[in-house]
Amino acid sequence: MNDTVRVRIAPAPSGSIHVGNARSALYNWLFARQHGGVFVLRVEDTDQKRVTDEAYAAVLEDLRWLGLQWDEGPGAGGDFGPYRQSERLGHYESAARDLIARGHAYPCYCTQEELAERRKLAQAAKRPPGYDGHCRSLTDEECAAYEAEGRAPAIRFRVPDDATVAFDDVVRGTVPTRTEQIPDFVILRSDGSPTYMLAATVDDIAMDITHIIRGEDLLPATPRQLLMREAMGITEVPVFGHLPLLISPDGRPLSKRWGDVAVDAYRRQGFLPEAMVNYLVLLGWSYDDRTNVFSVDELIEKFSLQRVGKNPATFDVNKLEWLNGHYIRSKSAGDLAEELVPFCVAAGIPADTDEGRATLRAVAPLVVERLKRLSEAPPMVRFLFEEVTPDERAAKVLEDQRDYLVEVAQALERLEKWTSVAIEEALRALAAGRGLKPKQAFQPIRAAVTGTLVSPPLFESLELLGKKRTLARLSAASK
RNA sequence: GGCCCGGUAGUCUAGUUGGCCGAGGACGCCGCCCUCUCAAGGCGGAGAUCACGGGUUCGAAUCCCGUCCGGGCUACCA
Repeated sequence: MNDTVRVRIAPAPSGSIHVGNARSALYNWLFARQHGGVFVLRVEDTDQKRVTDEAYAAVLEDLRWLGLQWDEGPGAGGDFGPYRQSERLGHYESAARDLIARGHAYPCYCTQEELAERRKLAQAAKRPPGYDGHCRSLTDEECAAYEAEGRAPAIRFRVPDDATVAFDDVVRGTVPTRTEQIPDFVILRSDGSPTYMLAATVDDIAMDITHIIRGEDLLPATPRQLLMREAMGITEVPVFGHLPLLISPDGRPLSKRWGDVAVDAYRRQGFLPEAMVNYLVLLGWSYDDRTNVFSVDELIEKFSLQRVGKNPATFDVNKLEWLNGHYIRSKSAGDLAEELVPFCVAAGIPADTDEGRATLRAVAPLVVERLKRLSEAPPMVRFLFEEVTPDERAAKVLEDQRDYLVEVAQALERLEKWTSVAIEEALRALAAGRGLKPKQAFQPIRAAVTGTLVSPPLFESLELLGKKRTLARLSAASK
């Protein structure tokens, strides 16, 4: 082990990543960047029957979108590859063989049915439900007999009796475990494939991982992996840090029953990666008693595992939305327009043209402070792209406004300069002449021109729409 | 059942060598200001018996014990 920090994120490629895994990835990435270390992406696809190319691509895409570029892994190269476990099967087999040879592992011929049956019995008798050591000391003859029956063995790790495994966790302190608590566990399935326990241990050693930062659900896996390292003769031990779990607003584990758990879903709803990163980092970590907004550079500088809390955090979209609004507002008109293109297209607005982009660039300053999610933009800008039909509330406001709208049209018709300033001047003068309050004067115009009662600022909107289209809509609404 | 972890306002949290905390910040919520709608912005407000019960102490969110609640693991899932 050298002194370069090497961390890894090891997702199972079962589709767009879970926000909890995204947070783990983020913490690892920040830690690596902060220490000038290496961030490794390792794909754990050993047992995934459902793994598909699309699901695999989705994982990579999510990480890229979040800006968590990996230094080693699929597509990035590295000296410790390959980085997909399905391509490393030989390593696990030989590691298992080696453990057997040295007496640290043994074949277990129990079928899953037998195991389940005995587990049920044990639980009924209030005994621990873990593996009972049935095949722990079979003779060669007994093994041969099972083989003759056609049974294929799984390989189990022989957990030492009467010992304590302890490690220092950066977030939880010292965690001791008695080996009685750890039943002999399977490291190689009967079909020859490795379990997570073996694969992760072998790869963390082979890839020279120095810090393992992962979810608290894997806390109990740590003493097992430590035991295996020891059995393999590895004396160096990585630093561990187990992060508190993320839960949903109902207090249950974060799951689809409650809402969106996949990064991809938030992306499609119009959340910016900057907001997602900022929000995720706050779920379980804080810098001080007042700072909430952090740029990525600030996070790289200020993040620390020591300040990660121990209590589970609820994923609450409110704060995510607030941060998203903040980051949207920080965008330039050009950048925001570009971000809005796909959302407009998805809403059926043909913004994916030079002209469309130009229009979006022009309205961007008008909508920028009104958005919490990019997906909220299409309804606000639609009137610039297509003819409008007043919605219910707008239609109501337009009742009995024919004469007024005709006057408005006449006033605007006379304008020589079609600027928001000139428009405002003319409309205010008209309102004053008629003794109308601003709201009374402008809402009917808004309704006629945008088809809705909520829109970007009126005068600027009219300027963008252009004189011709504005007059046409006023005329249409006064018929 | 066993082992381990957690419990500060609706939410994220500050607080960890006990006193500066009759508990600070942020989101959300309510009100006011600004105002052409909606936002943004500014100002102000409500909201926490620091899970509960004991104890130690001149003094506890912070230390000790117990209880309750929630969670993780206990798989040939990861």
